[in-house]
Amino acid sequence: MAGPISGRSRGAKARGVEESGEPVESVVEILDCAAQCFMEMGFQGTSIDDVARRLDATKGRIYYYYTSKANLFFDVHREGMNRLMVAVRAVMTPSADGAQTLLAMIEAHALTMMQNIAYEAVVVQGVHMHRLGATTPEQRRILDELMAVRREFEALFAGVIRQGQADGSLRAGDVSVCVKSILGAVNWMAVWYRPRAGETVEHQRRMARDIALQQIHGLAGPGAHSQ
Amino acid sequence: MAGPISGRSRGAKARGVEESGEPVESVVEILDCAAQCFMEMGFQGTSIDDVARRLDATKGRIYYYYTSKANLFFDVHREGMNRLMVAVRAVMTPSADGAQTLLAMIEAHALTMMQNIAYEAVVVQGVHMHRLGATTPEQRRILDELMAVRREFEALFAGVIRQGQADGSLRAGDVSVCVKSILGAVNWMAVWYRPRAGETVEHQRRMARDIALQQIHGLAGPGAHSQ
DNA sequence: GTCTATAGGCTGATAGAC
DNA sequence: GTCTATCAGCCTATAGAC
Repeated sequence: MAGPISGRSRGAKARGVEESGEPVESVVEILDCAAQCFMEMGFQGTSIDDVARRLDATKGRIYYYYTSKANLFFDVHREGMNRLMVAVRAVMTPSADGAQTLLAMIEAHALTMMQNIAYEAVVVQGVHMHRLGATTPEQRRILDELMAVRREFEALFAGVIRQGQADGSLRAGDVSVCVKSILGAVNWMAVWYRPRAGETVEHQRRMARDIALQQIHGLAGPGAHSQ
Repeated sequence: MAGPISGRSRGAKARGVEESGEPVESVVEILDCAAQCFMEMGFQGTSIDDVARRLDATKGRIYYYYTSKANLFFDVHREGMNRLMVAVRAVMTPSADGAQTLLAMIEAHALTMMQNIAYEAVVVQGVHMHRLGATTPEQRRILDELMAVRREFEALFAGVIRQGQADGSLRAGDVSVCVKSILGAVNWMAVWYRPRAGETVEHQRRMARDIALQQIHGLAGPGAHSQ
């Protein structure tokens, strides 16, 4: 489930990861606190001391597992991206037509955003930062790797849209712009969505479905009689 | 066209603004360079020296017109927001039905994004930063003022959607989520859109129309035969 | 108006005790 | 493993020359 840790490079293996590949609890705690901080204050607005304070610790702890703030950010990003990938891939059923599959994918994307808002807010920030050149060559390498996964993710949507255009369930148009608009509508949740106290999973599912339906059928869709 | 300058508070009137209310050229230059820097590196990632370097000047020039980096950011934000407001209000014709008006508004919004990408990228960042508490009380006041304009902007869309639901041209649903999805799709352009060399206005108009049509009619809209 | 010089604060990262 | 102490660099903002 968890990917590699991009922290330490010295030593035989990256610290903070067991033989099984599962990260140790300390690392999960750090990632959770970092995700929260990055969501609330942004990458540049968050200091390592901020993350440490939320951990009830000092930065010594964090620097034992991560060589830099950037690598910590990248690990949160990677985890958020993985969760999105898993959720969206799980609902891709080859038997359905393009429109049906796309609806399910958008729904899964939106639901994952809501249930992992801190991690996904970091993913959205990371996509933003992509243009902002990462400083060191090492960081550039990691960011490139993350962006490759991002492109893979977007390609899933593009592929299904092309399939839908071929089977006639989706209308023709510039696939690239279609994908960006849909993902934009969902990614924007990172800005406005925060779970309300006592919010149920049913409520989240309903909202995810509403968002997906709107993207597939439009605001003037079935049920309206537009001129 | 230009709003007040949120920079200096000392002196009889804000510097950098003529009696007519038009900002002087120096201020426009500063705003343009600042908008570019903020777009490329973010608010926190941009130093005043960065803006000065782009101006071919030193920061003394900037601090003559603005008391702080935050106030500079706010002025760029205000200008971007004004341009959006003007463009969207201009296409709101009471005679049309809700769906038609909404289509025109989204189109105008998207086109304004493309033609003012640096300023609008700052607006998008500002909405993002809204949660991030501004530090000083003075900055909090300005940010609150900008967010009030933002809410007014979103209310324009919400009002037209309600109108469309009443006249039957738009289907029922949670208006708030509808608005956020639509604006998210368009705002996301701040992340991915950059003008290509030799891009014509016709090309921009076509793209704006495509985006608007997709939001109104959906991807499985007229022309597709979804199950 | 614009520049140079600099004060003062914050932060990323490291060294070394425990 | 985690902490304390600290350094070095950067950045905002100001003071004062021109």
